[in-house]
Amino acid sequence: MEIAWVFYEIADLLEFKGEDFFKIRAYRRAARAIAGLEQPVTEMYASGELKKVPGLGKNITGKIGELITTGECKLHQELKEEIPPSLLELMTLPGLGPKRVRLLYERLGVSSLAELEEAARARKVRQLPGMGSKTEQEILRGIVRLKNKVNRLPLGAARELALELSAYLDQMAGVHRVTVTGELRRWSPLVGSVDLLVVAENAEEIIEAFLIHPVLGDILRREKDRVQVLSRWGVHVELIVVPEEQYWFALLWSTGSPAHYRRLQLLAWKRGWRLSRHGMLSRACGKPARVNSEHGIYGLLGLNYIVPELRENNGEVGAAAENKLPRLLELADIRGDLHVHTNWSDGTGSIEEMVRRAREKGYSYLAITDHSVSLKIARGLTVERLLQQHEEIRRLNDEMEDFHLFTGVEVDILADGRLDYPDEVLARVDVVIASVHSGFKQDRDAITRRILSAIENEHVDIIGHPTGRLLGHREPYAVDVEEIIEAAARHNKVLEINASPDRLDLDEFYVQLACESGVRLAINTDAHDPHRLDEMIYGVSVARRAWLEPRHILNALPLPELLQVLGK
DNA sequence: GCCGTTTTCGGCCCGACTGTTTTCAGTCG
Repeated sequence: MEIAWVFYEIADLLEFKGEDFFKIRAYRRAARAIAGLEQPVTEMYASGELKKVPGLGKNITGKIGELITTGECKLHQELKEEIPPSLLELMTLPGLGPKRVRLLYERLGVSSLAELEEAARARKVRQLPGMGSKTEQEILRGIVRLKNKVNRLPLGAARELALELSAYLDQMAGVHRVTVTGELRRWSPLVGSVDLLVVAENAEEIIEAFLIHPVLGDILRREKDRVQVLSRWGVHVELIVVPEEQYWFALLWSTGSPAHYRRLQLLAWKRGWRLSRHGMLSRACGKPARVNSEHGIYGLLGLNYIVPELRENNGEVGAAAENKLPRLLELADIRGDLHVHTNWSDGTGSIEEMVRRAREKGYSYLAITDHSVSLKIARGLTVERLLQQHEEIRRLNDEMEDFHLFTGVEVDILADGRLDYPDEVLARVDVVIASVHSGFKQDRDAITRRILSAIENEHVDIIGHPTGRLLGHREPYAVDVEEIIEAAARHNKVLEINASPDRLDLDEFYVQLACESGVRLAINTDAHDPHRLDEMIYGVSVARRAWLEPRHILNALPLPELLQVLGK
């Protein structure tokens, strides 16, 4: 992961320098290829297999070797010396790319967000060629947005941070058990605090050793058995250290949500207990309750066990008391993936590689849904290429007895609401996903009408990533989701839960609304390489947080029933 | 930078939008 990141940064730095477009793209492709590798990059380098990976040529393989053996790469070092890395942050602001950041740097000496803000407020930006008052305002708005983003990380990134920290804790002497709790255990889509619970006797020593970790910074709060720190990414990290006998109570408390926990405390009180993170004591005699699982605590409170994803005080406590919790969807219920890309368009894996991974996961079907012709940047398929791909898919399908490969397409909903292929082409495709990839700034009416017309097309099966949000990066487009849900219900269309941890789109609120309106949902990874088929778990977590059961999910259906629903 | 049954050079990457212009550069997906 770290190595891929070096190449991403090289690409950004080269872009800033105004280097050749194709060279920059080659570095980005290489970074993506490395991030998507099946095996650790060091192993593949050692075995010489790395050269076979498309996108990794002689030059970049050499640099990977350099990084593995020396931990550094000369080009990367040189670029960082030449260009202040803080400039890269400026390029994340909307409306600012390499050219303009360079201009700001050279003409105004701006190299950080604070300096840029100062220059914009002093109305110096509008004096530069090609920039006016609107650009200046846009920059200021972007800076405000960035400041307001109160340091929450998308679930996927937060999980990586938690894994790194828990591995670090795990190898410490005296640590018996490490558990990731809090928002991560509840699978919140955006995480403000990474919470870790450790069982050990020597709390203060553990905390001392923990604080040395390089991603941790300022201490926000410190107690004997507990510390809260700021991480390098601005997200909070909290560590609690407890003795073995307090573990289950600390786990319950630390997992939250705070509102759910308060409900439990109230219930405990009514039943004669006093519940805290240290334990549960009888109010009558002070005797502590003994449990050996969270189930035990819920049991003592007269409740069915409530999984972390439901602990948001949305009626789960009442349902648990009345034995009415849903039989929640589980990852194992998923039988296939209906939205993936291959190297026919902008994916990196071949159809065969995607199939192999899907079969390894125990799936019984997969739909290949590459981009349509208008999405040039993603090498969208012409009708000819699409039909060629269909032949390839049929050929592969004939070779497999216990697995079904669907033809498919992710067809663009064009700016005027038309679809990117004529109806007679769509009619020949098994799984048609319609998605918006352009005109994000259209007003609510226009963009809603566009999606509605896609829903009304008889050949469309699924609406892909219905709101277009990128967690922490891009707001949803202005679409009226309620109207989309109603239309989907009327026309018997499926809405997607895009499982990519960068998207998680639809979000859990609308998923619940869709479900209650009788709309079926499909959980798809939108994987662009075989590796990312593994991200299904994130989509499943959205469905679980929305109380969904297997029967609500299109790709939890066995193949014969799915074929029936798709009218095949 | 990478790639190759058009193979060691010359392709690979495109159109819309915006704000700034007076004919277009820069950004974005």
